[in-house]
Amino acid sequence: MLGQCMVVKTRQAARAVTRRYNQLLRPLGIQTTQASLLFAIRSGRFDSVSDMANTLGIERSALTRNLKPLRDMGLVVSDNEGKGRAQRLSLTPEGAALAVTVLPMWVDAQNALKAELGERTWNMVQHSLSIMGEVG
Amino acid sequence: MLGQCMVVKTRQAARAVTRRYNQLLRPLGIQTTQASLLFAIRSGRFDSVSDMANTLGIERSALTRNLKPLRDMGLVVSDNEGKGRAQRLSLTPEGAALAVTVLPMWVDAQNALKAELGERTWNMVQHSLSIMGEVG
DNA sequence: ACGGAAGATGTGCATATACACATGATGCGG
DNA sequence: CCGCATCATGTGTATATGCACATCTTCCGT
Repeated sequence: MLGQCMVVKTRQAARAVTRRYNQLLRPLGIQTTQASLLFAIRSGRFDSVSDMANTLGIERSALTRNLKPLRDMGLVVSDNEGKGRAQRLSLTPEGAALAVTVLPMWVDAQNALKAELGERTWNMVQHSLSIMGEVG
Repeated sequence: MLGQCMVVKTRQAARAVTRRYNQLLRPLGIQTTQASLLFAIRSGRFDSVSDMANTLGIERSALTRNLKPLRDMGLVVSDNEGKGRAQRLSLTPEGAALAVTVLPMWVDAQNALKAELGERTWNMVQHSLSIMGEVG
């Protein structure tokens, strides 16, 4: 019965995949979740943390706290130039440099997994995850 | 690029599904993750926390800590009757009763989601998640 | 100009997850 | 009997997540 529970299965999958990727990125001293935030900021240039949170499907206050380690490491900064209390997020030169360093390893990880699963399965899984990311 | 990252997507899916189910279970004062542990203990009668952790794909020490709230609530107990330091886990009468109460709501949640997705999609997603749960 | 709605944050509290390191219990080979 | 490998746990530290509540900024309607 548990074997069919979507919560159990999605969380189990998230743990497994996260562990796998984190192991690969370990030499770089950064976690996958953190790396994904770097890339998100690099690509998106969000106008506010809330904006970024909505886009990524992360609870706002969780994202605020997730950004703290990156700020402490000097990889991410924000300014209050926008409206109200909005924070415009951007990478520091160090953050941008780290993103560039991480990128190839990340691509390798993705390719390794894709090769392991096969193109068809990969696409099916991607599609499935897209659907489940929207059920909220 | 982030839109294809398996880590980002699996975590996003896990967050979305967890939020959805937690909302439904909220009136019962228990979280989905906790409920799943109750059911696991009820079904499995594991010989040790490690055994249970391996079965569920949860890191052992994480599971130890996840069990603490359940112990504090008086839903789960363990004895040291087994070998070594092994803990045999079991539900208290209160834990068993809560499991029985939660069960129909959980079934409803699953059915609602299945109806929303459709049988074909549901099966595809289940299959995909099974695959991703094994990539560790 | 005032007051309240809207949007953006921060923070307290609780759970969930993982890795590294230390400790306790068992049993076997010498 | 001793030492060591093995298995099961506990704990320290850090991140990740979510909800509820409080605060700050802007702007709009009267």
